[in-house]
Amino acid sequence: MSLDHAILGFLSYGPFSGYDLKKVFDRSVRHFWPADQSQIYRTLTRLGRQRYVEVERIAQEDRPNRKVYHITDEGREELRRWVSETRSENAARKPFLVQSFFAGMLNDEEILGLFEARAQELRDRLETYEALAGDVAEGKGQEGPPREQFFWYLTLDNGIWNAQAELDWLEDAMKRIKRKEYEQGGRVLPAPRRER
Amino acid sequence: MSLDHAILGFLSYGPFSGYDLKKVFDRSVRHFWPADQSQIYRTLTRLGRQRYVEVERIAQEDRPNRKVYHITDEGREELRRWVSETRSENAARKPFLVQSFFAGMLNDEEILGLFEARAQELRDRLETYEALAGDVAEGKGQEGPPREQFFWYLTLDNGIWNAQAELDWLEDAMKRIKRKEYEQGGRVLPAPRRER
DNA sequence: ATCTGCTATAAGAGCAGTCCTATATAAGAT
DNA sequence: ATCTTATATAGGACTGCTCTTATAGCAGAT
Repeated sequence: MSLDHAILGFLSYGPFSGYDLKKVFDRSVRHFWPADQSQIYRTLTRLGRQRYVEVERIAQEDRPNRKVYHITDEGREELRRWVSETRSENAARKPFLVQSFFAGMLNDEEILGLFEARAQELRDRLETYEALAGDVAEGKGQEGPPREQFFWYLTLDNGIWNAQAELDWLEDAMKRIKRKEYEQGGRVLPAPRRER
Repeated sequence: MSLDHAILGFLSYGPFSGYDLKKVFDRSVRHFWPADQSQIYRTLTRLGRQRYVEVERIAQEDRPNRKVYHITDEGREELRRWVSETRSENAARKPFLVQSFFAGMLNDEEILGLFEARAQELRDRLETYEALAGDVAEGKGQEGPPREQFFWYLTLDNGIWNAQAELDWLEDAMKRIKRKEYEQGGRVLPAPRRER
């Protein structure tokens, strides 16, 4: 389970409370692993039962008391095992493609509306990602050892490449619909490769 | 729910049994919506309760009896409503990116091993997709009206573009790891656009 | 003769994730 | 004064999906 190991991963950097973890998730891995608050707490409890984490109770006077979680040696072992293990991914579910698959029943304007809305979402997402990337280039938000940082930003990079590919596909599709290529039926061409 | 509407989508082409639907799913939308056999049967039962489908019982002598499902007018309406509706997608969960995010704890050979294994999976997938695309180019597997076909193959096209982007990212990442760029920390560059 | 594979349906158990709600305190805004 | 936001934890109900198992008959292979 990725959530368990993502939590262990963050705890390997230092102790966190459930509340802290939620914030850390939202600032770092949200675009490929969103985490529900109540699920984080439940998972922490389970990780405790599995002896992968230990709880430190911290009394506070001005705010509610905190439960700060520390990773154990077993936790570190389990994390390393999981991270180093090759696993094949099962197909990601994409409702938009289900919609596209059956889009033939709609008229061209309806389809172009759907596609354009999705393209706009992707352009916005790309802008957000590239703003984050810009911060990196300017040396902002630089905490942690360079090696760790490199891999953190590699995942951001992945988000950018994927969003760009999806956007390119959408724009290509819209162009083909406007040309009424559907009159000739299916036609698939290999995607052009690109390198940096 | 996409499964419900994917089933309604196929039933809008003609009547199918649960068994048939499972095969149709595996041959067409599997790469963006895998469907479990028992879930298909359950969903058909629910769609029946919702009056979106009707059951026709067909007795067979050589094989077990079949229950063939037909879409109703309400079902068609609901399908059209769902397909034409804009919805924003929540982030896709990608365990491989969680792994990549915490990959800094591994050594370079381990990481390159993980990345290469994933790259090989993607190359295999691309080969499968492009074989399907080749069949289309040669006029094989051409059933259904050209407009419907166009959108079916558009989703295959999406699979190709996305797999290619993921592969390009992986190969770029492996190159950067071999150059030991992680010594300088994070660095993110915009993905090059491409058009056909 | 037995085994595997195909056709055909469906329930049971369980898990990951979502949404909603509850509890409690304090700072700051309207 | 009241509302909102932030800090902090956690249970209940539900949904979608997966995995396993059960039933049942027939075809073809070993």
